[in-house]
Amino acid sequence: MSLSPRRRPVTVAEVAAIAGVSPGTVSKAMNGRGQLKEETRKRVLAAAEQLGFTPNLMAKSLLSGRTYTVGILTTDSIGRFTIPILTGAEDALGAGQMSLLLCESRGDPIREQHYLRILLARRVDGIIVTGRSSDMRPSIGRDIPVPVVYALVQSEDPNDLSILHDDGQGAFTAVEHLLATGRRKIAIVAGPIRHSATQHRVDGAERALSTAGVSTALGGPLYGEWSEQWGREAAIRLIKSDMEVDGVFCASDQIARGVADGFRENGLDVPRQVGIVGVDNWDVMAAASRPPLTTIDLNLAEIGHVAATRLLSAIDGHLIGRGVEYVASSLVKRRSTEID
Amino acid sequence: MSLSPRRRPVTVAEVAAIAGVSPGTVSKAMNGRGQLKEETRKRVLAAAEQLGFTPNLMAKSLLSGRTYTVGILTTDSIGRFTIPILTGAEDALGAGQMSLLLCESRGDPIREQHYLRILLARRVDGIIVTGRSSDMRPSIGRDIPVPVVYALVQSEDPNDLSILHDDGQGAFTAVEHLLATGRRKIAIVAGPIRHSATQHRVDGAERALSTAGVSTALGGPLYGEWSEQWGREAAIRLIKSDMEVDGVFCASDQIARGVADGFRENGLDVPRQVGIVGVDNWDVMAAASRPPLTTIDLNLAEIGHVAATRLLSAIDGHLIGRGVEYVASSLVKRRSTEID
DNA sequence: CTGAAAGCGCTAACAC
DNA sequence: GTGTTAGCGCTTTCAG
Repeated sequence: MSLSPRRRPVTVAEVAAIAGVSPGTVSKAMNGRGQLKEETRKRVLAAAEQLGFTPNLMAKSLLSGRTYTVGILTTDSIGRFTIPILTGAEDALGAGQMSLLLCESRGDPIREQHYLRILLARRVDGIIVTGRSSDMRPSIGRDIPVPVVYALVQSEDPNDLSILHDDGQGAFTAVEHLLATGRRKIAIVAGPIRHSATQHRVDGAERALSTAGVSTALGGPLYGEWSEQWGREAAIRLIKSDMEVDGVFCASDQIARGVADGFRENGLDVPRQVGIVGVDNWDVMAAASRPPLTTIDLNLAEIGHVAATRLLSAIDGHLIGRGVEYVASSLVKRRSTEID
Repeated sequence: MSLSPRRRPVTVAEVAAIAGVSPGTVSKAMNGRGQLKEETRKRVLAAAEQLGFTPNLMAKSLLSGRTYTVGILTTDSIGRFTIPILTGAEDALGAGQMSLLLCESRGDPIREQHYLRILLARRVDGIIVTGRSSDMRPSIGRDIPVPVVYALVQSEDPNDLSILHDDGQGAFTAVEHLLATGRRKIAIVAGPIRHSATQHRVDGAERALSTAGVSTALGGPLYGEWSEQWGREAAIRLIKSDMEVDGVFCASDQIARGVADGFRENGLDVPRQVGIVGVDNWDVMAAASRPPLTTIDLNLAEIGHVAATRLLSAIDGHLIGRGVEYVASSLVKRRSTEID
């Protein structure tokens, strides 16, 4: 606990003294290298145990040139999107005994540069750059001395490797599902038109519609914001249009929840009269919605996992790809599209 | 970027060679120590710049015995509650040039023990233990060789220092506000009875009521779950009770949002007929609710900040407290209690 | 099978 | 002012 006097950590030399051997022998015993008499090994391990010896990884690193540490540089504050990435990465790296050094630059390029220097000074074996938006971001540099992988954010430099979710495929899958449940008058309620995520989702949705030979209800997507408020407004516009829409693809779960509320509060039955699909599989939205939302899961943890795996591969000296590698999104079915 | 051959990092020796001086001189020039001719210093710095020299922090640490690294041991997966803690801690530590080593044990004691060993092997200067629940948790041990502070979780060992939000005070403040806006028939809609957070919040709320000389509507709290669903159910029970409740303290924003929905959908006007206060100030709930929720902010970032500050102090050799240090929660006013 | 010595990259103390 | 030396804790030859 915090009040005991800080002890100087135990060293190999001390263990060696107790065990009556040399430091080199202690090293061999601890790491199972070399040829040691079983009895000696036992004696060393006992001494180590007794003293509570924990080998100093700094010293090891100095020798080996590897720190078994990966830097996480997150541009935006750590939020709902970056957590699963972290978890996925931790998962992939933890197996390889790597530790995570976390740096949050808050979108400030100066801070980011500062953190980058620190990570390099700490001799991390590699770096994962992540953040909230899937919009492009500048590369952290082309002559970083260690491998770098971008996760959830895309580097502007095509020589970098970025692991992203596939917005187009996700939206396509969502609309495919609406079609499969028999809907034909399908509307698209999107986010802000300037976001690239919006565009990719709209494209994917329209591709699915045209593949099925139907056209977008109302002649095109409704653009708005990433909010429930906008979803409710959109629902009312859909009702007022008298188009008898029977399916809605929403570009986020927040929008979808708003649409569901808007419909229900105006007497439309979801899913009987209208089916709704969202995007994100954000539990507090999707599961708490009335009815619970069918939605697209971006598989963020998988993105983190893939990013970390690619990074490990690069650290091990293998060539890794460049450009964008997509992780498929998947459909999660809940009541908002159920047919009986 | 990831495809360039990994270069061996530049060392002081190489800089020294280029600058035509000795390694010791390079060290002095880089750290501004000792007496150096201005011209020499310039020359060294230029050489360092030219080679892209970044001093190896491992080597420095080996010498100084300090790593300028703090371990974060989070018991539960990193979530909504732990993020602000991290941010707050990063904030306090970043100023002191400390880096964060993140370990997520997922509540698995074996994993936690494993991570603890790794952190100690990496010779972190201190450890912050955090997690999701404010329920007690076992101490990570009484003879850890570095300072430890618990944030948001409480150690069972009273010798440890735990930084917690003050549930009682928060609830007290919430009910005080309901009273201040003229409500007198105030109900309490709580979470699961077995959670200590529930108990503290109920206690605080009832203390505020009895201080004002009024009694809890319905004779006591309604216990349920941390969900909107439960909030809606509770609202209906309140309406059916015919008690004409005019204020509700909800133990979470999710519950509060459910209560608000339940009232609105049954023709009760919030805040005109009933005022509602939640707890958490969780934006997606509090701001998206209809009406937006007045709520108690637990000031989680502040908790992280305080924890990190105490840890730094301990690392610097100062004595720090033991037991529990509370961080006050604060009232955030929104429409759900507004009076005109 | 085990010990002695050198060295990873850096800095602090002491020479010159 | 600047160079030299020793050593942080560990591993790895290479002798013995």
